[in-house]
Amino acid sequence: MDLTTAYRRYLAAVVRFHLAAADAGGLGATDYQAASLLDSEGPMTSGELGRMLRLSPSATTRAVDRLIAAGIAERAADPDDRRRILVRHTGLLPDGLLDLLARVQEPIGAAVAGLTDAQREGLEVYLRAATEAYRGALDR
Amino acid sequence: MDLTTAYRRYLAAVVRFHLAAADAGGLGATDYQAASLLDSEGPMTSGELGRMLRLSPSATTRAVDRLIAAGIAERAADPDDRRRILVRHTGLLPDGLLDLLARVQEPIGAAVAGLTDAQREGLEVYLRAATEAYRGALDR
DNA sequence: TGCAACTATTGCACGTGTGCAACTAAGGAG
DNA sequence: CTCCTTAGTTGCACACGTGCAATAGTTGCA
Repeated sequence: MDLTTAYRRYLAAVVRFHLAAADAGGLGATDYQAASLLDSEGPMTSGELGRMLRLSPSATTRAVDRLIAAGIAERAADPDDRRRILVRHTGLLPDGLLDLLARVQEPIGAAVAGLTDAQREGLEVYLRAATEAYRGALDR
Repeated sequence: MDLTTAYRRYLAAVVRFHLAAADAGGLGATDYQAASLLDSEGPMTSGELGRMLRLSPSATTRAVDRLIAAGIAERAADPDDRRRILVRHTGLLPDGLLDLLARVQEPIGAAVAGLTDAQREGLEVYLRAATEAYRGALDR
C-alpha cells in the first residue's frame, strides 16, 4: 500500500472518528469544533470563534449556549472592552467523549513514542505544514 | 511549541478544514464522509456503508440518493445477491470541493516530498497507527 | 413449495442547527 | 453630548438530516 492510499484512508478515519466522538459526547459537529478550538487555541471572544468557524453571530451565540449547558465552556466579560465576551474552555468534556478519546490516545502515543528522533522530526514537519496549509486554505 | 500542542492544533485544523470543504461542495458532513469512504475503500454495499457510518438503513439510502444527485456516486446491482446494491464513487467531485482540496494538497505534498527516508518512515508509522487506532476505537 | 430472514427503499414526523432581522449595550469620533 | 460603529443576544421561520414503521423484492432453508 503506497503512502497516498494510506493517507486517504487515514484522513477518512480521522474525520469519521472525530464526528463519531462528537456524537458520543452529545455534541453536534459545530459544537465539537468550537470546543476543539477553545481547547487548542485558548480563550477567545465570541466574534473570533464565529469567524474561525464561519458562523453567523447568532449561530455562534447558540453554539456557545450549548457548550455552556454541557459544562464545556464558560463566558467571561472582557475587561478591556465590555461589549466583548470571552469564551473559554472549562477543561471538562462529556464522559462518552473522553472515553473515546482515551482509546486512541494510548495506541497513537505508543507508536509516536517508539519513533527515532529523525522519524519524529518527519511527523512534526508534516503536522506543522498540514496545519498551516489547512488554515491558509480556509483564510482565502 | 511542543508536539502535543502542535498535534491538538493539527487535529482541530484537519476536522475544521474537511467540514468546510464538505460545505464548499454543497455536501453535509454525512455525505462527505460517505464520499471519502467510497473513494478510499472502494465500492461497497449500501449496508456496509451504513454500518461504517453508523447510520440507519433509511438514512443511508437518503445519503446515497444525495451523492447520486450530485454526481459523486452511482448505484449498481450486485451480481451475487440481487438484494444488495453496490455503491461506487464516480470519481467526480463538486468544483468548490476540488478547489479547496487542491489548495492543501500542493503545500502538504511539497513538505512530504522534502522529507528524508527516515523522516518519511516516521510519518508512515504514524499514519498507519492512527488509522488503525481510530477504526478500532469505533468498532468497540 | 412455503416460510423466515435479509436488503434496500419510501412515507412520515420530528429534532436540531442555521440565518435574517430587530434589539440592547458599549465604545469612539466629531 | 450626539451620532455612528461594533459586539453580542433573542424572536422567528425555515431547511436539512434522521429514525421509525411499513413495504417490495430476494435468498435460503425446511
